[in-house]
Amino acid sequence: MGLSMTIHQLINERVQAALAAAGAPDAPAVVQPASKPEFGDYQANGVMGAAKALKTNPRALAEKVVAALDLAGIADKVEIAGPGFINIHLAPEYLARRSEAALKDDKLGIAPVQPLRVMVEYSSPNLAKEMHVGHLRSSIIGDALARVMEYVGHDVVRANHVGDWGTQFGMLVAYLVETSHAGDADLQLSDLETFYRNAKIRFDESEDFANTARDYVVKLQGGDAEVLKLWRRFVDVSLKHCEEVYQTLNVGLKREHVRGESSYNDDLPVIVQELRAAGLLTESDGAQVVFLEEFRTQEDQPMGVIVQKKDGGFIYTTTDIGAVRYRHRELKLDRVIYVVDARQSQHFAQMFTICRKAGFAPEAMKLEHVGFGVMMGDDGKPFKTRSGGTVKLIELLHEAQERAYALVAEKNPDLSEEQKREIANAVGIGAVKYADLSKNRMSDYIFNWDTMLAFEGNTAPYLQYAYTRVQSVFRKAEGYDANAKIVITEPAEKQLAAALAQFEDTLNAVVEGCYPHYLSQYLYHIATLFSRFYEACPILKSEGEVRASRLQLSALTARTLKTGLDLLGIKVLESM
RNA sequence: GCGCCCGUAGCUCAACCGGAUAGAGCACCAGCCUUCUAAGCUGGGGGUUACAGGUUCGAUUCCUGUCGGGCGCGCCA
Repeated sequence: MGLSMTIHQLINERVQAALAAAGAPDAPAVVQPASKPEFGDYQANGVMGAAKALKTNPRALAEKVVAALDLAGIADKVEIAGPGFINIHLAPEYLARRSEAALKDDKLGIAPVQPLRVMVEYSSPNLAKEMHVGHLRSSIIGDALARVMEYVGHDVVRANHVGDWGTQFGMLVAYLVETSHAGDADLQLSDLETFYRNAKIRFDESEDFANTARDYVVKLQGGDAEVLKLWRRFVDVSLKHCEEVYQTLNVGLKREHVRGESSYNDDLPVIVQELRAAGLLTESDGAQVVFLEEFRTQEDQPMGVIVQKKDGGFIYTTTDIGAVRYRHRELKLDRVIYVVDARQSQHFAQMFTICRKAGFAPEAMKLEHVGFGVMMGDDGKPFKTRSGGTVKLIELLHEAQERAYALVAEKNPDLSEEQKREIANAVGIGAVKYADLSKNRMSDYIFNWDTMLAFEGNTAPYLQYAYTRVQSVFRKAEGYDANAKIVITEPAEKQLAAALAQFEDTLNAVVEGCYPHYLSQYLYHIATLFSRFYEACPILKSEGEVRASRLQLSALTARTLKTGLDLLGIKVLESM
């Protein structure tokens, strides 16, 4: 009865067939979830467009489509409304069978996909300094996308394209040498931000130091073993710091996902040679430049993109091109997703264009810049400390945990210290992540502690609470029949079951558009429907097959919430 | 100057190749706890979707222009 496809795919296919039978084989069915409960569960809007194309009456065409529409066992009512909408009411029995099938499946009934090799490049901090709030969105959004793609069955490669190269590392290594002589290198390295600041001060105040720093840059690029060793020490310390942040943030980036800019060093001269061989290169003011017709300057001339400076040095565009080339040749990827600040859209558009033209990326390999807006403070300006400084990411996360702790302690003072800490950490970090993941990534968003940590509304605490309510039911149930039949009679039961059946469609939408907020909105919807069900339909107080059925619906709700939140990188709790 | 993104309720945000009376939460008002966790639920008020045109049976969505905000435009990343 069609349990292998998603509901959306299934209905779309059936309506498509009916349209063909009614004489409109090329018209799209345009099936979507009904905009209002009174319109049923799904609506097909394709008839109006089809009638237009056929120059026929839409209501009459709708009649023919409905007559040909085979939804036996799936829908129990199909109506025509308005100018030619087809409203589809799903049969409770069908939703019940679907829910049962989802419960029996390890992956909640989602069908296996044709696996693609997908890379998600995200976080990518500059290792010269500590991670700050500017790295938050990429880390959170990228991790959620990687998790969802992995869950639906793609072969996911995570990439942390860290900034571990460039002139500033000469300065940092020089300072590392200086502090080592002074004997306090370890102490200084414990605070990277201060380390960088002090190195910069030395660089600015001492000509000798600055010269040493420049000398180290040359030695680094030349592969000097001693300088490289120092550089590695610094990079290692910085990466350890990043890993602490990732662990606190529950982001799944590990050392093995790191492939820094430095790893493409040897390829850079080759890239330039190959660009030249492809006839794409021009010398301009001493620099090696690729001129692109697709981008225009102020004077309406082709825009130039520098790939090699006049001093012979390379820049980030060249490194990014090298990465694309490597990802095609060595990794054979089908899709590469760059989760990077939207401000870099032009850079990516140009870089992708060059890669296509040079043959580094075949058309079959999709390259996508998944951009996002700026995180702002309550004042609507970019998020900063009160004094206007950069907010360290680890400090922001600790503040989230502390604020959540205060709320938990106030709400539930009797919990043990350990419990309070565990709840506070999950709630605090979850709140920060969910606040981000619940909004369209393209827009700038306002970071507000009170809103994200609120107990009410579309927040992580609300979702986590909804989960604990379900779990609490099971603790009191003292066992239940995991094979019990599901019987749907009440409206609240049907709405919940219908929404639970849309999990796969939701994940597919996230994968296709790289929009995690689709999943957030969905989970909030599920939590809301469960709360209504919980109010309207007594679970433990009912008896027999009704009780067993409601426990089954609760079980599916719990698993869907837990799985969904896990895909967003948010932890659930058994009680709170 | 050219290009990209954005403008939806007092506030924070949705609206899935263009679909029905633009939806949620917060805040505000009125209800619901001797009953499965009230961090919950129910009901109510609140909109010229920045503005002006255009395409369409139908526009928050597509096109043009204006206004307002953010960002990017050769040797940083």
